[in-house]
Amino acid sequence: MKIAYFGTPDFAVPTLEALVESRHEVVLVVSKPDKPVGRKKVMTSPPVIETARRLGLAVAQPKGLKNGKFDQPLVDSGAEIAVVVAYGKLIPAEVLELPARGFVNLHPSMLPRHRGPSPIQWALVCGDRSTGVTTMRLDEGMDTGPLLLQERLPIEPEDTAETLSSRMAELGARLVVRTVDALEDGTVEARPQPEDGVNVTPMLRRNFAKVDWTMPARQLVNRLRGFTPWPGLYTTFRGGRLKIFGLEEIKPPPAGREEPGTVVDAGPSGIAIRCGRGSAALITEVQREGRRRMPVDAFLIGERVSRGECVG
RNA sequence: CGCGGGGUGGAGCAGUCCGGUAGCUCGUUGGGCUCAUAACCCAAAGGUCGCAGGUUCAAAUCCUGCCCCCGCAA
Repeated sequence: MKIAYFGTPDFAVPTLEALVESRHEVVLVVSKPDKPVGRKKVMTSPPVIETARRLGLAVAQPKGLKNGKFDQPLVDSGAEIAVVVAYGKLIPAEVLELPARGFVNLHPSMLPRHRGPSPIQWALVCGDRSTGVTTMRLDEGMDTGPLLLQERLPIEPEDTAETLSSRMAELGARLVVRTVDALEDGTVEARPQPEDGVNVTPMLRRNFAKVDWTMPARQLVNRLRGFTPWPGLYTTFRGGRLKIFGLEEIKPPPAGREEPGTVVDAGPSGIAIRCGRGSAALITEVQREGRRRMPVDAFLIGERVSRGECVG
């Protein structure tokens, strides 16, 4: 089939590549406009556009799809079906009607769990043991369309949003190809999403990165995993910001009833901080403002941290 | 020109405002000591103080330009 592909970040690259190698034909790649990025504000194209150019595909980067602005290019492309993977913009209901075989979306969770914009991160934050990828038809709602195919994926203890995301992108790419194949062959039927187990993840915000030491250590560790590489985790230390790159739950926690945020021990293995509900966490890798990221034993050589001091 | 911090022996930092033979902690090497601890004691090695100019009797320190790293903001 002739496919119009909508996608933007790295996550959407493997699916594009897989579709190009499939029996189908990608006739148009649609992505968000270039934007200035980094400290120097260099205008940068989305990864999907870079990939599409490398593969010699036709590309488009409309500012928006509303009010029929993009209808003509989409129709002219001759696409029979559209595939959307992390496009990053809402697709208006009228546009969904344009391709003969509609819009298919890849969502990186086991819908209806973790609808919304950050399902990979939230699976980790929630401490889920497994997650998965889902293909579905798009409707006007937020990730509410009928399901096509799903595949489950275990979450490893060391997984962060970064590692999990790259695995899901690969798994999802294969699922999308299978889905499009099955749609063409008429071997898959869309079924409505179950009403049970629905939840919607909030968009990640910068301020989520600030550690609340009254949370249990386990939860803080999960947040670090889910918030890596962005927005990360930080606490305040001696008036400055201290990013936390390594954090482990201490099991069993040391005895004591210090206020959450109190340093209960500081040594070569890390800085132990009292957390919520009697738990404790060990900070093992840090970075403070203007300085490089470093293991905490190196940090402690220059900064004398002692028991009883408070962070956060 | 978005705002800001930093580049000093292998590591992390101080010293820079108020120029004058380079310092702390850790590590490394050698020796000693203890039943034992991230042990302790003694000794040693190891630095073009990011780069290039300038000012000065004298520059890590003051002035100018450049390179690199990083935090914030987007």
